[in-house]
Amino acid sequence: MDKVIFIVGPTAVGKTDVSIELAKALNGEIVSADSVQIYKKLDIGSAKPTPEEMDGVPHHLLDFVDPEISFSVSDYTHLAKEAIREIRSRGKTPIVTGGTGLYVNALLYDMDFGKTESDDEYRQSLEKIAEEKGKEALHQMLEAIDPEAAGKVHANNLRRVIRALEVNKRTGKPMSDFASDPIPTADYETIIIGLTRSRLKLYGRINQRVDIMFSSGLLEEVKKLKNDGIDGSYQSMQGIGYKEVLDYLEDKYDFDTMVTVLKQSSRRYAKRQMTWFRRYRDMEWIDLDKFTSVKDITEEILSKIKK
RNA sequence: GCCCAAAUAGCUCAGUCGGUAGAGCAGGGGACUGAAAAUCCCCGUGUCGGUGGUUCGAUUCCGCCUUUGGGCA
Repeated sequence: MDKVIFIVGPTAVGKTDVSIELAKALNGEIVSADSVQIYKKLDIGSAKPTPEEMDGVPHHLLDFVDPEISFSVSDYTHLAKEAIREIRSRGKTPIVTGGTGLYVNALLYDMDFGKTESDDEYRQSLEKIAEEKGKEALHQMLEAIDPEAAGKVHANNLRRVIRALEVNKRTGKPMSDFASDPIPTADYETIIIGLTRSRLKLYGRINQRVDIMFSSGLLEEVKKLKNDGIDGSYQSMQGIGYKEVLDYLEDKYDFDTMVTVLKQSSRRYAKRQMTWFRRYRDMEWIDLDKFTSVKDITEEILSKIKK
């Protein structure tokens, strides 16, 4: 198989099992596309596959960043493309698996991130302006220098407005110069498999998985991170499961409420992921509700790949 | 068995001095280029419990029935 295979889908749909089984069948290696599983020590809450689950299949871009480090799509793109190149050079098949849409996009398309690193100081100064003069004021600043970007971003979306201003400051060019229509990458051919299930089934799996996370020690995992000084101000702690447990540890609500909120956050995340993936034109969707075993699903994927 | 109250969106409830109804939550849809598990935008028709009556017209008033809650035996 000389194409790069993508296995995408919402959280808890069953990507891990399927991708590992597929990797075995194709003599492939997995490239994770998950913005939280990149972090070390965030194991249970991120639903990172265990060594037993990996069953000897090599995984890349997983469990390699310290929790106090900020990590960006750009970082991811460079490392993941390098991993793909390296896997292919050994004659193996890269299987990109994950639910982080932007990361998947970065490997599917040649995206120009403009070589503009984040500028925390500038971001903070802009946040201050927004606080004092309102979000509209910031949006108007953007309108003045990059009307096209301003037209695309809602004034309430502070984060995006700030980023657009930041790009402009660092490069002297408007954001809209970089954010052109994405073109499929020239580095390799791709085949995209989307895993899905009925909402009811998916939500049932999500709720169940959260319960399992707690019985597996999620509370202890977060407590340990907190004791190591990793609090809510870190990017890694913004992951679903981490921020909620952190709030609970700070007595923002009781345990049961926290679990309810956490399940809900996960469900909403899954919904957003579906929105993202639905827009891929040449996606082969597979409804996992129709299969009873991972073996059958793998067979189905193999038959689609051969076509 | 008798008395009282309630019955309206998936849930909790508001409301209509009679002209077929609206909040919160849940849920749904969408956007997405260096924080993306982030950030942001949009979306409320439902036999107003059933059935008769009064009325031009009933979810609204009246009777009966059903269910639920409370009280008295």
